[in-house]
Amino acid sequence: MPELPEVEVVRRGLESGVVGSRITGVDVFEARSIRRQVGGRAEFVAGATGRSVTGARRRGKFLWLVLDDRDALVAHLGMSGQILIRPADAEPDRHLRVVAGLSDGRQLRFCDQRTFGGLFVSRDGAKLPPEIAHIARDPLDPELDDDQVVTAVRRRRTGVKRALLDQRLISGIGNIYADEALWRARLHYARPTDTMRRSEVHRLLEAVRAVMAEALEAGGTSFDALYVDVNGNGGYFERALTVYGREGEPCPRCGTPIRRRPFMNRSSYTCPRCQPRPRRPHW
DNA sequence: GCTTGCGCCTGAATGC
DNA sequence: TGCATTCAGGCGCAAG
Repeated sequence: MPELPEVEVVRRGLESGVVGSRITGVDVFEARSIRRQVGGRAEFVAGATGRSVTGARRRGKFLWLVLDDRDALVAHLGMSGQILIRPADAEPDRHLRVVAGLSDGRQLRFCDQRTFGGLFVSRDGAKLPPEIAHIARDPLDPELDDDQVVTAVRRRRTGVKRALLDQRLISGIGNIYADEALWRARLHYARPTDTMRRSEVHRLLEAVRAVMAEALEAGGTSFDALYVDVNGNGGYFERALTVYGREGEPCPRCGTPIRRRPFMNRSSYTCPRCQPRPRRPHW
């Protein structure tokens, strides 16, 4: 499941791999993969064909190729998306949804098993596509204002994990990294945000950054074949995950068995001792 | 305006 | 063995 570090790995691969290339043609094999395109398939094909790639940018889990310094080919990997750079005569990939031919004979291939991800062309979206302007800056963005995030989080009337997952407050944090960061900061996921001290929220942001920096160093998290870089190689961070997916295993800090609890139709993993439940939890 | 819950989707794992 | 069910979760949108 690609989260922010994985998306950044893909962005870097695109930056070194396709900036300077021209898109010579586009084939869409699955309409759902371009469902966010205003104007549909015709607009998508017309918007991407013949354009030169002049940059590769990212905000949170959205990434985009800059087209002729003006427009943007925006991608979201969703749950299972991959962007691969392949020779045109390479074996067909599974779940291939969209192909862009490049001027040097290679192809950009968008593969996506569950089709939660997708592509669209954004007019005048080079700097920040207007369709994703509501997505907040992410923890790896040097322009993220921590003080502002801390204020916004504490103003919320919700639980701290819900706040972490809200892409309008801070982006790029998914279920896995939320659990890892909360464990590091010794915070329970149901801690009401309006009872948190500023220092606690700052500590949490630092924990988020630390987890993501380590993941990035390892090349992104991979639990199965669903996440790969642009060359199709998986990451190796899964060995470093401390609590996520480790129900019943001892907490590395205190030895107490890690607990799994249902949360927002998914799961939260916590150490019941290091992350005690607040007196008045906000689920 | 803010917060919450649902539906989208496939395939691996699990249950009977 | 084979079929049915469960689970994974980011995002946009509707409802409260």
